[in-house]
Amino acid sequence: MSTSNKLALIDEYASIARALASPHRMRLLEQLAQGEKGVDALAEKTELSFANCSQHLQELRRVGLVTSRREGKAAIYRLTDDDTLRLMALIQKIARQNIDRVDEILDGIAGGIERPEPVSREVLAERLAAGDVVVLDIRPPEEFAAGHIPGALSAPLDEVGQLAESLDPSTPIYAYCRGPYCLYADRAAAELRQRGFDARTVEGGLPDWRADGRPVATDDKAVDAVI
Amino acid sequence: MSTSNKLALIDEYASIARALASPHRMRLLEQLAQGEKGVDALAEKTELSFANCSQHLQELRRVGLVTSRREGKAAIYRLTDDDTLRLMALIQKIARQNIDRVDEILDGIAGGIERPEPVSREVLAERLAAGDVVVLDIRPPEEFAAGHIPGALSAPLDEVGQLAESLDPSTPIYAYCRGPYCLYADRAAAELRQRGFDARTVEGGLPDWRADGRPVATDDKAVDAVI
DNA sequence: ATATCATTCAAGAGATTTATTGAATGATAC
DNA sequence: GTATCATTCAATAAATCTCTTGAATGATAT
Repeated sequence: MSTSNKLALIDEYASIARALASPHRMRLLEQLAQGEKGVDALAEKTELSFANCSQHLQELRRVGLVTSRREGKAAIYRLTDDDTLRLMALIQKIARQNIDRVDEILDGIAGGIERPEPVSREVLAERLAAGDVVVLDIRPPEEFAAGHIPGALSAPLDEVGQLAESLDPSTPIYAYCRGPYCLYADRAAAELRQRGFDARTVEGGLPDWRADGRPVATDDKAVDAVI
Repeated sequence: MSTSNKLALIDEYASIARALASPHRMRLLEQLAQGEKGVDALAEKTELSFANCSQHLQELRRVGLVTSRREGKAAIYRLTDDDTLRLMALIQKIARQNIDRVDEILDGIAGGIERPEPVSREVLAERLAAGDVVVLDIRPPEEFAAGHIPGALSAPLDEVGQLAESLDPSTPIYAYCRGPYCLYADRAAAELRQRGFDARTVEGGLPDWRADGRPVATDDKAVDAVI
């Protein structure tokens, strides 16, 4: 009785892990960490067939990692709450600490140049307040427009080089993007370091910043203020 | 290049989730959360064949959730660090919040009687210091001997009824066991409530208490002091 | 009502994971 | 060295998961 209940309980716990145990579903969660999206947008971003994408989303919903609502014809999916985000971040942290291959990949992306430790969001907030640092948002412009760290400049990856020419090499640069899964900030920081800047990444991404309860700007007023 | 690296990275993250995505491996982790153990002890506890148990443990080791060392002929496995514990706790929390079936099972175990909210470990520590509460450790005596909350009484599940006769019904009782997976404390508290005691469970179990950095007694001196 | 669009459902072939078996390794004792 | 014990490795059949296909649903527009 107690034993069978216990086993049933553990089955349910394992089912949550199983939902995460597919690269496709991980990518879907990564996308949803940027904000809610419809099935068609997710299918396109992840290059999954429509039906397959829908099935993966249902699996995630079945274990409560995401929820969905109808909006006209469209089904809009979103992460259930910050716990889903915390779960992803914890898995990613364990991977960096314990799987050599993960650290190798992250080193490889840094292009052989020394990769400084990411800056904590707390330090970022302090230096932003002090105004002695430039913060770059490396995500696509649409995502920047939908929400960004107040005071950050929009710097899509393919425009970082150009933007660098207008920056002062003596001012430190902190780059962030979507979060632990997203490598935009890593690549941007590596490129900037190669050009002689003191560039670092920020721990986590905008979703983590949000999860901290920190302010988010939703248009480009803040950018004007900084420029 | 960046894309393929990103996919490789996500594959690794998913591999950690895949390692957790089996009830057998979950049970192994639950056992290891009580302390390090050899392969034979784990095989016996989980009723897995020896070779199968070894293979599951290797899978967990491959992704860094557990580590092992040799001690003579024996291979001793242990959780790599507290992050593994945090991962299990987070999954379990998400399951309770989002999967109805999980809450149903926990309610069922309570035997139809109202199930009060678990007491936080912080509150437990305060009331222990104040001395106005009885704390019961519902795990097997060997596990109690290997480490317990200072001041707790050893009360294996099948002895709780007997012990209850010597307790004062006006003093609240807090019961704990191995942690979120373990139902001993839930059952003990339910039985005590049926006998008219004000009995509650403690959030998490001994591993969580340890992870908090709180003191752990390793023999029964503390029990003598309380009795 | 019918048409259309976005999404979900259902069934089956293909790929992956799992448990079992028996052999191989590694460490200790003699 | 050989014997013994605990563990790991390797190969296979069975179970499970995954993707594709095509049909079914649900919501809106006409």
